[in-house]
Amino acid sequence: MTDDTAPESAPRWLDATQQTAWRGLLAIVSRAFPEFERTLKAHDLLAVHYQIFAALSEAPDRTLRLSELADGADMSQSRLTHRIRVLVERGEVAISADPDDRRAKNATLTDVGMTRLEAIAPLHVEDVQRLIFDPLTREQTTALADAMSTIGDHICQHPEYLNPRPGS
Amino acid sequence: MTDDTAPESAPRWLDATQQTAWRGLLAIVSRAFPEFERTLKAHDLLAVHYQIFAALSEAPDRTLRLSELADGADMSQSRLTHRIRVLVERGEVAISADPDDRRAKNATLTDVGMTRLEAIAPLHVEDVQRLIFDPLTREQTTALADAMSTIGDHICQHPEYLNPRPGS
DNA sequence: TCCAAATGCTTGACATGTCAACTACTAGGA
DNA sequence: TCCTAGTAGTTGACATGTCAAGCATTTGGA
Repeated sequence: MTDDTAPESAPRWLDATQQTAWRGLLAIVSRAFPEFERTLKAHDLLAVHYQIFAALSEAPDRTLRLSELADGADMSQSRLTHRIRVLVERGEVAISADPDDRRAKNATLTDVGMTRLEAIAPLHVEDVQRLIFDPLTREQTTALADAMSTIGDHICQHPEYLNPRPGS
Repeated sequence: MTDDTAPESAPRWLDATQQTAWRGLLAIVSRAFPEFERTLKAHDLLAVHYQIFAALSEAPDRTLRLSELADGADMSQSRLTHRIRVLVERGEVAISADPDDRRAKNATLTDVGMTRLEAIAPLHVEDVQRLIFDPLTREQTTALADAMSTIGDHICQHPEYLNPRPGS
């Protein structure tokens, strides 16, 4: 009853502090994120699309190889393929073949896309400020950034901690 | 160009600290959460199902009215209706009519369901520890809990900050 | 009593996410 | 050259999420 197959040491239950943090995170994800999505949707954009825009807008020449884009925008390649289609159809993103590697393609944020991003970004940022940062003091924000980036870096730098990997 | 329709004061862009926090949050949501989901899926459970189990297991008599369950498990009523079906079919959750209000129904976590939760909880908790809390110091965890709960409370106590509301 | 509005939940259509093939190309060694 | 393995991206089937509409019941007031 105490030694069955493999990882059968006593479970590391969350302590009270951890539970508090965890519940807060769940509330944010399930209440604030859908709100962000609704605001974007009112302007014919999904959160996925916004992430694509944001990643491209910060890249040199507003251009990224598709695989880099998928990684930079935190999504799988297949999801990227599916969702970027409408952006290309609208002329907000342009896809071009990579001259050096005929397997690869580059995505570029067009002027039309950039204009669109500039129009929507203020609304999105206002949502984020209102639901995430407004209730926090300056000190809380600093502490939050410290903890979040520690976690984020850890996840990204140790992909071996993730099973099959999201990709492909 | 500076005064068009309504909320057209200068956008409150994220400062460097806020950006750090925000990027970390996005990384957690798009990399850690899918990982949690994969672990659960390997045991024929969705994150939604786990949330349902967790909420019911903490309720008196392991029982909640469906609307309370939806709220406690952070999901819309329609999503709850759709996803709880398989749990009922498996006998892990039981639905019963409410004697006082014939519109309402109560959901109860059965012994079968409780056993299932007890089997899976250690795996899920281990994932959360590994991807969220392991990289943090004790102080960072405390600060994270403080900030997260502040944000979470704010969202839950001020639903007027959310547009249409997720529900129904 | 009657009726309109609110509440509790369900349904179905459609949009999105996920996963496992699959094509095309590149790299590198026999 | 040939072969195998690896990489880049796409596709399609299916699972899940979302939204608006719907039914049944309750509430509360005329």
